[in-house]
Amino acid sequence: MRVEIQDDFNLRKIVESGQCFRASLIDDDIYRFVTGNNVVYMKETEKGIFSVSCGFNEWQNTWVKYFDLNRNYRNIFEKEYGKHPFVDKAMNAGRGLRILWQDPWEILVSTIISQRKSIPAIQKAVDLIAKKYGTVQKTEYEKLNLFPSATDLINVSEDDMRSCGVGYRAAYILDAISKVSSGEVDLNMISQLPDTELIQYLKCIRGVGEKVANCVALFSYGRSACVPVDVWISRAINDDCNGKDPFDLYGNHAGIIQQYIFYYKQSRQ
DNA sequence: TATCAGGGCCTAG
DNA sequence: CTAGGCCCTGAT
Repeated sequence: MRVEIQDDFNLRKIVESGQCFRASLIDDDIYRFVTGNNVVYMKETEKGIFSVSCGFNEWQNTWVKYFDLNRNYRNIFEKEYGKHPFVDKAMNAGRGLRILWQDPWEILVSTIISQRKSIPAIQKAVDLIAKKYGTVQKTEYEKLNLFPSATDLINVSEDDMRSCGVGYRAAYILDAISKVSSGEVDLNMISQLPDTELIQYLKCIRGVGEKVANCVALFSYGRSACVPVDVWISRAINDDCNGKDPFDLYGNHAGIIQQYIFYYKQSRQ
């Protein structure tokens, strides 16, 4: 199917933005995204025109929300540009990336894994979990594994989890599996909570602190005011903003600005 | 081969 | 509030 997107939207930057660990460049400018039971392949055939592998209904029901297409990033860019010289540079560099609405369970596990790990190492661990415990899905391009649900993982031992390369985080993941599969933690219900309560709630899971909780809020619940502060962002604050946190300037768009800065700092490595 | 840092968090003091 | 430890991987 052919889709027109009249907004800032750059497939490569989205995949490289570090918020999704299982999206990737497949071949010849074709990018793959996975969420829940859905897989899509996209290619920009001309400016703003995309060929997508799914039909109209799946696009409307799944991917429009996933890519945050109900939010106009061009307007956000114009509103927020010009407030801070360094942030302006980051915005220009990152223009086209989007904050994705990813599966909360997958993002919860992925961000627990992410602590003290490099992005390639995170991708590898997440892939291993999917390969070992996720159901296989055949597509026109490849065979890939969906990410297993908490219930799928209920009998996994700590050693088995460690063998996926997650190290000491295995115990944290087992705690998340237990709390989510039992219903003690309800990832659907919390979409109703305000930002601060949502973050507080998630922190009852072992291995979930301020940064991980903010990642989940931003990357799977669309909480664009939430700012995960990692080593890259604190470096940006210290090295590029004279030690002064710039995020107060951006209110409900602070999380989007954070992502522009993260992308900018990473791309200059 | 050895060293270091990586999208932090937990625990002790 | 701060310091140390943590399990493993990818990069040099």
